[in-house]
Amino acid sequence: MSVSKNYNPSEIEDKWYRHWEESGYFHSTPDDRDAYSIVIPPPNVTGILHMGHMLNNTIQDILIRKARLDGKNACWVPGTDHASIATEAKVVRMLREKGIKKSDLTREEFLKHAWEWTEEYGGIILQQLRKLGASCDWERTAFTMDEVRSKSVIKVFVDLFNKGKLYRKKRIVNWDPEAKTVLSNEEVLYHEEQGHLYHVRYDLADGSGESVIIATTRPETILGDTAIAVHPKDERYVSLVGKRVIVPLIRREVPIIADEYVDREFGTGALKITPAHDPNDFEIGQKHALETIDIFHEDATLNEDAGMFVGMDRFAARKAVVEALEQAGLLVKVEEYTHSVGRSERTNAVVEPRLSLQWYVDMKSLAEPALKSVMEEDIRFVPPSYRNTYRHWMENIRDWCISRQLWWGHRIPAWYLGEEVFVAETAEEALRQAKDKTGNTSLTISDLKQEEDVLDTWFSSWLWPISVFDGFGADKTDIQYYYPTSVLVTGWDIIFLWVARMIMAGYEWMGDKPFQDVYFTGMVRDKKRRKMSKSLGNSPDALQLISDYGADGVRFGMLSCSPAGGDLLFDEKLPGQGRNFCNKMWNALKLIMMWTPSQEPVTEDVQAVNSLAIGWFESRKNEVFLRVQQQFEEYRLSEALMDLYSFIWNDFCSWYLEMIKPQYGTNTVERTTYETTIRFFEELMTVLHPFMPFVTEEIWHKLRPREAGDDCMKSSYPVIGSVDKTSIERFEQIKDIITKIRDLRNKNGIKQREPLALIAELTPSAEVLLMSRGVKETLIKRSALKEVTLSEQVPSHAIAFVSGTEKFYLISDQKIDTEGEKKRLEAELEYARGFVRSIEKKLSNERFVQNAPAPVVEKERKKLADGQERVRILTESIEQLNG
RNA sequence: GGGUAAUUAGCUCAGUUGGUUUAGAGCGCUGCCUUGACAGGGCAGAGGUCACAGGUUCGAAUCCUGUAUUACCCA
Repeated sequence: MSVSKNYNPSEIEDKWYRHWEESGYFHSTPDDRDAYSIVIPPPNVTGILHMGHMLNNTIQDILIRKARLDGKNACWVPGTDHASIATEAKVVRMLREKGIKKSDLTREEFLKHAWEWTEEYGGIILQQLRKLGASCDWERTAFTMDEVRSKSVIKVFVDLFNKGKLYRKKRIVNWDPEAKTVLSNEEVLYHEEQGHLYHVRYDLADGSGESVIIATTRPETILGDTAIAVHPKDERYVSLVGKRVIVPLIRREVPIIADEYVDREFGTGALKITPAHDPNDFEIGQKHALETIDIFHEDATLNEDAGMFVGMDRFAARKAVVEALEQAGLLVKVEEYTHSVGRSERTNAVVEPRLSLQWYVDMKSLAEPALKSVMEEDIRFVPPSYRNTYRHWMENIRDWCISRQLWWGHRIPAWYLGEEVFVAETAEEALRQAKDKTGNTSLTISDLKQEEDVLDTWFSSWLWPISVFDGFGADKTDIQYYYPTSVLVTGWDIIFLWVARMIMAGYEWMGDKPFQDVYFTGMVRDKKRRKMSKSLGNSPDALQLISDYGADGVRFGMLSCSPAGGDLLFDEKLPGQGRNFCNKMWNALKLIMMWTPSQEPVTEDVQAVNSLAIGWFESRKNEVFLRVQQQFEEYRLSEALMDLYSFIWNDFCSWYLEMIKPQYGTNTVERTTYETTIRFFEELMTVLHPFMPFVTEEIWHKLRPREAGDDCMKSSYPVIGSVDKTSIERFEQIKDIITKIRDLRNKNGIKQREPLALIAELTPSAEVLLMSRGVKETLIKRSALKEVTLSEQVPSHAIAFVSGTEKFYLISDQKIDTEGEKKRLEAELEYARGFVRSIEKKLSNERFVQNAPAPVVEKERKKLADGQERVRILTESIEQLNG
């Protein structure tokens, strides 16, 4: 078998993905194993893969692959979201480019275009997820507007209506004048923007010549003013309350009212009231029975009720009004002013508060069990700090406006007959209700008028964990097996939009939580901490990254520094590190593949080193695997990956393989050692597989001949054996000695390969160490030593050093830099003395000795003894150096 | 205005019910190493009074209070 010089992901990744998919490894059907299920946060159907998706889906894939290796029946359901407003906005834009206006199309014609568009671009993102290695059960791919999901939505709407949890009401809503639809609070993004604060004079109607000056950022809404409000305790204005002023330009007479809501500090302390165009003004208007004058069309151009500038856009009207005020001499002053402006998440249009009739869900009763389950940790949030955020929102929950004035979405199943509304799954059923209600049996469907509005996208998403398993259908096999799902992986930014609502839906219709755990991912940002965005151009092309660094490299990069809930500062160095890691493992594979296992007996020296290496590595491996296991339980995935990275790179490649590597010029390795090494490598590949599925599968197959179906992806997670602490500690000391010898060679200008002799001061503990099987031989092999001996004699012409509490001498023919050595030893001595002092201080404190637990005191005593021993050795060495 | 979290090495972050020899990792940095699996590499090294001020404790990066700064969420 020939092996390329470097690891080459592009050839390998497609091959294995195809193999896995064709072998049906991704598909799951209920059986007698434990289920482990995840539902994907459905990306927008017309979306393309970006960095956030890669992070999010890598994490899901890691969890699902790990569950598979653990022997669970793992099922990851993929799908897409119809993304009502986002998709409709895209389709409108696309049609406009073709010269077609939405307003010229019928609902049916528009939907035909939208479906065509969806079929053309829909699902691209699902193909891109395959490139990342996502092991989704593609046979279960769902879409929020396919038949099963649509039926679920309709059923739920009808059910809510029948339970009395739906209502229609006229309120001030967030209006997107570009998409011409209502938006939920969560779909409005607020940013500080530079604007102006206009001070405008309102003259009193009594002709007294008195006036009130108000400050406003939106002078165009003056045309809809129906009052002026001041604080009841504001002495400046108290005498004016009850009088009337003349609204500028349109010269309408309106009252001056008093209300505690008014902030005396803001502007002039007097507030103009426009009930139709501000939520607070609306409240005040209700309270004081003010007239409500809506001055805008649905696209935010002025209507006839404005009285002037009719047909003009609101921003043009603002200019026109300001000019007119100035000419009329009513504009007192204009200030620069920074204030918070809400824009539509999808169209970026400035949101207009608007009075309109919409459908709402009464959330109070839904929220109750959903809040409880999270607070009682029946659903576990990772990280847990999001529980507080969640609680705050749930305790102050507001009713959910679910109607949207769009066409792309689930049309609300409500039919009107005059003032009566009938909610039913079908028009026929609505008709039957209408007949019952009216007693008029001659009614036909054409007498009923179906609601024009569609439902908020999230009204289908909140059912996702239920609807993907057809939980509202007749066949309950899947839902009973896979529900509740094991974990939800999603960004914290949609905790209210989506997570909270799924929990509510879960309890309402399944009587149970939708998922056991919620893992919140952070945002992917650039290294300057800016959000990745198209407009900033700081977001790398996801697919380009995969082709540059390999999917494994990118996955490593996404995971290596992204704790749950924490932001990931993306830098191209990260996938580069992942790619290098693949290459490192690839080269380890190459090394092993050069070897031939040998039956011939090997020398005792070689055997001793091998045996030490295997014993240590076995224990160390168990230690690391155990920790990785715990890290999975706590969702500390970055840490698990980094531990494996360092274990494979340092322990396996730098120490283990270097120890058992045959001497230069030979390539035979004792058979048992060879086979054990293959087994070690195999286990490493299985444990690393969830993180880096492709490279591990490739190496798995190169390690030994495999029968069909013997794939890394389908292998079993290794059984974790016992950890021999002594073996690990002893090896740590060996490493310390070897490292110190290398350092001393560096410092004294002695070549790393020049053979030297090592003498250890004869003490009982040194004897135990050096007489242990393989220790001497390992030191000789890894430090290029001639020999290692124990002696009571202090050699002349030697470099002394301490490891633990043992004293060593390195014998060199070369001249020793005495001054340099002295400095080094003195620095070390000073450190050791400082150390001893700090422990002495602790132990001389009687209260410590009395109060601290015995093992802690014992440990301190040992530390002190060791430290004192080191001080002794170092002092002695310096004296020897002084001759 | 209300809330939540954060502040540890040049950068990004770990640090698990307070005790792991005087705090760890990755990247970056410095020096040495190149026909031997790997320069996408090897070996070694430097670098931190854990934001600040108090307190609790035998003992604090870890717990408490306050201050400062930052980020995010809600209004």
